[in-house]
Amino acid sequence: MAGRRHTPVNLGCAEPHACSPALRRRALAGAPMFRALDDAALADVDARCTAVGVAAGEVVHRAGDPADWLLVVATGRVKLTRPAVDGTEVLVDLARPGDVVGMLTQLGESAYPETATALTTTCLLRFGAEDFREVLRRHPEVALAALDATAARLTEARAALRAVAAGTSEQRVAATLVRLADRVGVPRREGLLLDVPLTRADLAAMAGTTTETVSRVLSRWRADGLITSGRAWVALVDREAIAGLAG
Amino acid sequence: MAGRRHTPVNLGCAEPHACSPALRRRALAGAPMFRALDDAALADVDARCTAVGVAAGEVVHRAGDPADWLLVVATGRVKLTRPAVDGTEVLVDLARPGDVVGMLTQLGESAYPETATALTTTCLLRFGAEDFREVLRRHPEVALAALDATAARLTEARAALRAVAAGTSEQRVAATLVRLADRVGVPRREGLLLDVPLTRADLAAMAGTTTETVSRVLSRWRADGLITSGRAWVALVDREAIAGLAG
DNA sequence: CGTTCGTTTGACGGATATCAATGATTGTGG
DNA sequence: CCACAATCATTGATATCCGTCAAACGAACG
Repeated sequence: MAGRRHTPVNLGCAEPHACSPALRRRALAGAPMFRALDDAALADVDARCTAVGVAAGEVVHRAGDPADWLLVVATGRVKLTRPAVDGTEVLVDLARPGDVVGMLTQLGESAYPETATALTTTCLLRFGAEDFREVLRRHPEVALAALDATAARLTEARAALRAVAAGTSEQRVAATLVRLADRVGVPRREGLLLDVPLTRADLAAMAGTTTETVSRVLSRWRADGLITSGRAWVALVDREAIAGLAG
Repeated sequence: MAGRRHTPVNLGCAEPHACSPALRRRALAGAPMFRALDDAALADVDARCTAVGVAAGEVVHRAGDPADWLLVVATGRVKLTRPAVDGTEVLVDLARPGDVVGMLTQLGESAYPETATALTTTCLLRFGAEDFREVLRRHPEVALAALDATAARLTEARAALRAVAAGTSEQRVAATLVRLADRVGVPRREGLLLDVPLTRADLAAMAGTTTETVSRVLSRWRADGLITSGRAWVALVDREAIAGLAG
């Protein structure tokens, strides 16, 4: 339909590499959690983490693995999934730069509850369990910011819960797209682009429906001019209309 | 069926009343968030909150109300719901003693995202926005514990998300009951009792289905001896079987 | 004892999951 | 640069789960 050759979604550079020290500092300074820190404190935090580069599609850790590390996304996108009954994976959250991946609870004792997979070329800052606790202890502002961030994601998760639990499949897909747009949407020629390479199957897993149903709904909306879409990307042309369909 | 006259669920005392000072202190000391505090610190926290009694069925606050207060459940059960498209309310979480209700994020600036309703006679400890921030600042251990608690609830919310997004309605109901049992289940003669007065409509709202479907599923399981149930209560006789149905 | 609220059961139709096949896009190896 | 394979998307046909409407029943409460 759109004779576009490449996905408009930003996939990052071709090959993964460890983030440069400069990028690390920029990522730290930019993360909401560490925003309140001055240069000296940032250096202290910086010294306690290591940077890890991950290629698109690569698994960071699997549900059930011992939760040895806490990760902060520096660049890229990471999806968090949980294995469902039939072996399929349900997408329960999406992490952007600044977001925390991995456990904050009883770090080091238990297992990761979710599988984390890089959707794009991604750089992660990795903290050991005790190192991160030490950061929280030495820099109470970070603990407050982390609490705010976690509470915000809890609120988002509940919003997702509401969206998935109610209405027709069309309404659920609509709600899912709007939530994604609010989180990772960037304005582009083709509309409000969801800057994440999500397949129809991923969207279906988020909306609690099937690949085919998602495809049908998107086809209808595309025909009506509400969206544009392609292989592993969607852009909202008329966000308000979609939001209206969601409720 | 069960010739029982009263619900086995603990509904609390008949009429609401402000918690006694002794109860307040016990509630504070028992809450995971404040467990690390010594007596002096507890007294400091105690001085910053007021106790509020709420009757069963009464609304604590509605979604959209200005989020002026943060509440900690001392005794009782509170359900958090979000209004859905058609006016129905979707149950997104259940708060037990020690749990936080209300916003931790940008406290005082924005509106409550959920409606909080007491399911039983409930006592809440109410903090003003700035008072609670001050507690977090003066007692960093509380901030760490609050972070842990919030992260744990985030994990639970994601588990709920996975459960609601996948499988048949029977599987979703099964998963919902098991999650509830893990959270508020108490062993009784009639089985592992869900110690919360939830109607079929509440369960349906959690499982993403309808009252009638929940009723049908429960009837079948009751006939098979997997559960016992009555007006606004359910007990799992064979938890493992139900868990097996969920996956 | 009547009213209200919650639950149960039935019948029915439509939304949607499932099965199946084709078409489009991307990346790979010749 | 082209052809191939692999992955993803689309579309159709069909069966069925389950949401909707409707009615009756039981429990709790004043």
